[in-house]
Amino acid sequence: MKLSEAKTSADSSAASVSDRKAERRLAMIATAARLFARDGYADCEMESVASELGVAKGTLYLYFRSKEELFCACVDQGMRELQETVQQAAQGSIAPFDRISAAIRAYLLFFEQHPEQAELLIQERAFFHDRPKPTYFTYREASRERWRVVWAELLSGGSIRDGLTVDQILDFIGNLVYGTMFTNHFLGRSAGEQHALIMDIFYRGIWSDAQRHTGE
Amino acid sequence: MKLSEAKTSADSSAASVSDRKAERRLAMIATAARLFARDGYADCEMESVASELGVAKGTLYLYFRSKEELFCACVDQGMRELQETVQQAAQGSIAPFDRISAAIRAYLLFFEQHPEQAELLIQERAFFHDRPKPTYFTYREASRERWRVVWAELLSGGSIRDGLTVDQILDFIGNLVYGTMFTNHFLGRSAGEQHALIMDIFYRGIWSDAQRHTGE
DNA sequence: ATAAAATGACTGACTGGTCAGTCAGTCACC
DNA sequence: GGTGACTGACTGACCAGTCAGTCATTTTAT
Repeated sequence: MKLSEAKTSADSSAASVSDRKAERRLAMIATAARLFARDGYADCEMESVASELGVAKGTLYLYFRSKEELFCACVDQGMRELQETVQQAAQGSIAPFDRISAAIRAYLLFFEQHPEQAELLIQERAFFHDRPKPTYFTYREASRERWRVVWAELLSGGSIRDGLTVDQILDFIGNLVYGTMFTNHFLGRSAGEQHALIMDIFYRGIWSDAQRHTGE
Repeated sequence: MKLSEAKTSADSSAASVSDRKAERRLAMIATAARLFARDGYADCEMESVASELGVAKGTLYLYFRSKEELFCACVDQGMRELQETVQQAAQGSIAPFDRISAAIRAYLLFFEQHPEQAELLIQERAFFHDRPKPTYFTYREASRERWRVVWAELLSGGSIRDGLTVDQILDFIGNLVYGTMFTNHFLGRSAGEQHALIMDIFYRGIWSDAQRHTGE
């Protein structure tokens, strides 16, 4: 849908001016995210984004100060959607292990359905690597607090073996899904079957019972 | 060391012309890798690389066709060194589990000691993402064959529990160390203590014995 | 009801700075 | 005086960001 049409249709509704602006902003972000991911930050011209939207380049600068700001808005929007998706998936279950499993599944599926978001995370680091911390990790740490209580419950309930701390577990699973997500993205793999395997090894390890007794 | 000095010292030895060329090529790659990682591919000017080496820009073009080729040489050289480092670490042990543990430790330490290599992997994807597959994954798949036999041995020896295939295990551990490496890199974490934890959860899982019996 | 004026969203040709890559020229050494 | 490694000023392409101008819509005046 062209922005110009969006404007016309919005006119007929009772949407306020600021609503319409926010709506257009989102449309710009969605298109820009796709093109940034497809062409890369450097090769994606503002002119292209504008023409894809059916507006002139100057219009983009009425909504975003600079190319960089537009890009950051794309990353931020993507991470917010990821967070929401994962949180909603987790809320579908009560049992802690089910919540965890659902969240990880939702995480992997999100990037499978929005591969451009994986690409944007790479682009961000590549072009703005003077920043203290990638946006992804800011969001990861924010959600950490929420998950800490879930794991603490499992730990105190005796479901987790001795010698492991909540932070160690959070680091492990965080790194695992992060690596899995990127590998899936680069090699075009699907997250579906993988998910069960990941949880299986994460919960039970790879050792046989015989090896467990020799190993410790 | 300036290239010009390298040349003089090489002259006094019995090094052939092609040896000297290869040596200078490596010096260029080392410097370029550092600057590409520090400034990013786009912001790293050929002029800077040249002046850091104490040569003129034109000289770089006597050794590399283009900026892109120089960059690729950096990535390739880095991956070759990674492979060699990991392989050598693995050769220090005989027992399969020890070899695996040593290899993973060496892998994480390599990127800790050569953070520019992690950065180059990101830059590669960001700037040349039309390529079919990142160099990293080409090397990862090449080394996969070597590790497959190690795991097959463990599997047939009864050390691994039923229901897991070699490929599943290779994927899991590959994704885990990949994610851990990048997280360490971005958050400035050290691989030392982590290594033991990773292997522990990978081998034994997080479940307590009580949970293992309920869960299956 | 009609015209005139004000508004502000949108446009797109243009500018200024950037930098990869070139090549005619230099120079050290044989 | 021949060779070839090295130089660095120069060029041409590129593109983010600008801003004077256009036009549709709303407001005010008559």
